[in-house]
Amino acid sequence: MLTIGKLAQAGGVGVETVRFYQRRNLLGTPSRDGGIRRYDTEDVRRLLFIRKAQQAGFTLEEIRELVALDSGHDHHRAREMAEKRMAKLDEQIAELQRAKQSLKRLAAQCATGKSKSCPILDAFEV
Amino acid sequence: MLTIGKLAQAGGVGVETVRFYQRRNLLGTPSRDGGIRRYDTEDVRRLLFIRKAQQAGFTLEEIRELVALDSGHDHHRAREMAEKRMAKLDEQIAELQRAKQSLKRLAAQCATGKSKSCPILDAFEV
DNA sequence: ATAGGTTCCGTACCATAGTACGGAATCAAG
DNA sequence: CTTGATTCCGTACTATGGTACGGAACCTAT
Repeated sequence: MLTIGKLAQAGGVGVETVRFYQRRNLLGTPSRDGGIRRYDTEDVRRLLFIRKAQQAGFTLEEIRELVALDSGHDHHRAREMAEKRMAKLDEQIAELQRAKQSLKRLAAQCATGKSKSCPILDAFEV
Repeated sequence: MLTIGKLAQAGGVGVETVRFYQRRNLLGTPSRDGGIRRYDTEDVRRLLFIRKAQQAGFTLEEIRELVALDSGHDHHRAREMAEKRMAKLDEQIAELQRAKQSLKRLAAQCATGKSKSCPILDAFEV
């Protein structure tokens, strides 16, 4: 059984962040053992899930829904959300790759340090 | 010569966004022609640059610096910024691709709609 | 010349995802 | 048993990137 400080540490976040997630109903607030609330490995699992889901681009609100779905029946909905997000990720990846090509041009244009003109504003033009 | 409304339209943003960029010194505020400020194609070019640079992941503050560098001598700095951003983009792309793999697992786990257990929280585990 | 649409400007507000603060209670170590 | 760290809780503040509001001035078409 962990204190909030240990839980936060296990999840790689700050204590305030854990509290914040509790307020957003991403994590529950266990009942108190005397004065201090105690957390278990399930809470750590959730916290790690939140971090990973964020990396996948879900908002905290979406993550709240996913967490709720985990203990419910509507896994169809979870699958739907995953597929939507995957499509979005594909878009984002493609966009970042396009952005990178443009930056290559920007870097190339500015490569010769002493060239008088180096139209940075043109770097993103087609 | 364009009014702010036409400029915004040309840049695919709202009028308020143009004003916001002016406040952040991403765009200048031209002197008034009577009561109304007039913009030119250079302003459109800048506005489009801002949008593209955002897609490349630059913050507005970084974009402000890039815009300033465009008319200055320090193109070395612009190149540096571009290279930093490219490296960051590579990281982000890799991360999104990892996220996608995890989502694939999530979707697969939830594929059979009526399975009783479908541990969404496990989807991101190694 | 008057109605309706724009522009101007300051200020206020929004969402997202936290981060900080302050005082009281509680816990752990010497 | 006192000192120092941690927890608890509410509230406030931060950064980023906008979006909205309200009244006055201005511009355009009928």
